[in-house]
Amino acid sequence: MAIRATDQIIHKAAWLYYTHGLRQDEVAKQLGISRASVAMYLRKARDTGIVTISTSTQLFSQDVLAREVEDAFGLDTVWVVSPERDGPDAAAEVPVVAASVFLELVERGQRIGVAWGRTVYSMADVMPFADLQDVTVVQLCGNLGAPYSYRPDQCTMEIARRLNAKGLNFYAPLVLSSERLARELRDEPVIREQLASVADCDLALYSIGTVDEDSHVVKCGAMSPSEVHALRDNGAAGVVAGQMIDRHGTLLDCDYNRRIISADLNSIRAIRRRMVVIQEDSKLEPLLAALAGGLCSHLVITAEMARRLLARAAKPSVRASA
Amino acid sequence: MAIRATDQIIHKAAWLYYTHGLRQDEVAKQLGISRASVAMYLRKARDTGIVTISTSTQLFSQDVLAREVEDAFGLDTVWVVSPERDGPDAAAEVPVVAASVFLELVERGQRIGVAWGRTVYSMADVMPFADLQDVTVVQLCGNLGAPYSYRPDQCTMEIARRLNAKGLNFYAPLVLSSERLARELRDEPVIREQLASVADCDLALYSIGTVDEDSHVVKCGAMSPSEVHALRDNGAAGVVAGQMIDRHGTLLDCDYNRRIISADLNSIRAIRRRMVVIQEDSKLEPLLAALAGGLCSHLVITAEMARRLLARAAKPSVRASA
DNA sequence: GGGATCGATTGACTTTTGTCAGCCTCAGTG
DNA sequence: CACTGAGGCTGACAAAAGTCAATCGATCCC
Repeated sequence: MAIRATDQIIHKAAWLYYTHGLRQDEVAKQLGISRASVAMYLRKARDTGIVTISTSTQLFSQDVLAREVEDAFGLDTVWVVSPERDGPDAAAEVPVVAASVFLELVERGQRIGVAWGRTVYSMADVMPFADLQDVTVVQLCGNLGAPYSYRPDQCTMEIARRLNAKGLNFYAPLVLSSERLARELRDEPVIREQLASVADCDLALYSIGTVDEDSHVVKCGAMSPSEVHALRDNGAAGVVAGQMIDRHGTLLDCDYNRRIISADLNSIRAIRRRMVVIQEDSKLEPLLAALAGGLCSHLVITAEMARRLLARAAKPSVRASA
Repeated sequence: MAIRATDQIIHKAAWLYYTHGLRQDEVAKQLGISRASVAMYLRKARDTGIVTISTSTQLFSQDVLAREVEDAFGLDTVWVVSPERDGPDAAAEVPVVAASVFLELVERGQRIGVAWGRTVYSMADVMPFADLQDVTVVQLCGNLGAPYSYRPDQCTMEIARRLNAKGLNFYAPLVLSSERLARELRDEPVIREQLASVADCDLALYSIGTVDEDSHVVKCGAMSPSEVHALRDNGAAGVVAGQMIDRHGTLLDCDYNRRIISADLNSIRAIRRRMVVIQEDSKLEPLLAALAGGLCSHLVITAEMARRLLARAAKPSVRASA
């Protein structure tokens, strides 16, 4: 097809502007038309694909995935860890990336809430040392004997130590044997104050647990495998700071949750930056639950998890601009 | 490190600005930085190929002259650069057009052969940045000290760098002092392999040299003015990848050609897309020779050269359709 | 520990670009 | 031949982007 005269001038304007980098007034002068027309032609050139502007997809594939996840779930920032050729697998790299991301998010004078779990423990292990005076690291939930390298309180302290921050531990068990005891303990001033202060945190850090026999809560002895199965049948989709959430990310109404000493989910939601770190690609459902419940604003995941999330994105819409 | 924080923010700024169409101040607000920084990041994104802006070269291929040349010489596609009033002259514009055309022809996973010469050097200088992973740029012929801005190997590397592709250099001289030495060098496994791999290229890029005292081969010191004259008297009509061809586009049987380390003309003919770029209108005879020898399938020339070619078209027949 | 240095970042200012009401041209019509 | 209406073009203004000197902060080296 022969080029149409009107297309011809659009092409010329686009060429001079984008390829040669002339200004619109220079283009206008050269084509003998007004600058306003040039602006119009350039818009048309972009709209019709004569000029294409694209963000790189190969070199920054993990960044592209990250942006897409942000858009799909309305998150603040997402970091995607891609497997490196000849390197450790992506899952193993997640805590390393998460630790440096975490450091970048922390600022002077802030209060940071951390839960505990295998992923957070791994992060503590690789957390770089930094000098963040006036920072307070508080534990988000009660303690338990843990089958890992640190006890929960040690984990908090280790992170605080590496940041040269103040560590504030939670001197209560995560789970108690009766609802009554849990309620009474939550009413103790020292505990109540700590729980109330959670909403004042500037940043929270946690992972999301699964609801099966391999779950962290089971391994720590907070719950038996059969209890977990029962809860799962009752709609438990994930574990956040020791508490069971359903697939909408709301607190499950169950006996177990009533026996827990941990930060209230609404307090957690009130924290501006809620950083969730997920290593295992099998945690798709728990993560979706947490996302649905608004429990996450910053997310560190593997590329594989990013793809799975996108495949399940409720509405792949573009985030509305302000 | 897997993720560089500075690249991350540049990519995110580019994503929000170019993909989402936010204004710079909106991007700045969302990233918590100043608008000036956003402007800087966006510049960096454009400069490094995180964002690519490409303009269609239709303007140059949808031209009556281009069609006529295609038909007259049975070429795949021809791009014709017309002189613009107040603009750079057509010859100066040729490398710019050629660089854009070249980018449009390259696809993921391909192997590209490039020769060197003043025109190819000019193209490297104006080659836009792009993100073409899995592309390999190989040098088609040996090296020489060059009187231009790049050395031959630097030229290949510069093109590879801008395309974010892998550059594969040719570590041998273009011309040797004896036929024996050239033959032995060609038999070296490392050289032999590279020469053999030329036929596997998906795209080749070169210009055609003249056979006179101003020739590229003379300026690079590959040959003395008197040698050139002698070769011309013996039927040399042009230079392709350092080699002398006669007016039928076949390799000239001469001592010089036997002392050369360069891609075999038959290997070059085996490449599906052979892109020839000609700036100087004086290169009519060399170009006709290359066309006669089937050494060209895609051609970028000036309007003046197009007219000269048409005046000399052997058979002004209609190109056979598929 | 303090001072020097270098690069990144920003606020303030300038230049460039986007927009749109109104104007101008031209083809079609009575 | 004057009238009409549509479409494209422009001038002038508003909005956005580019630029740069000053500043901030991190790092390195005595």
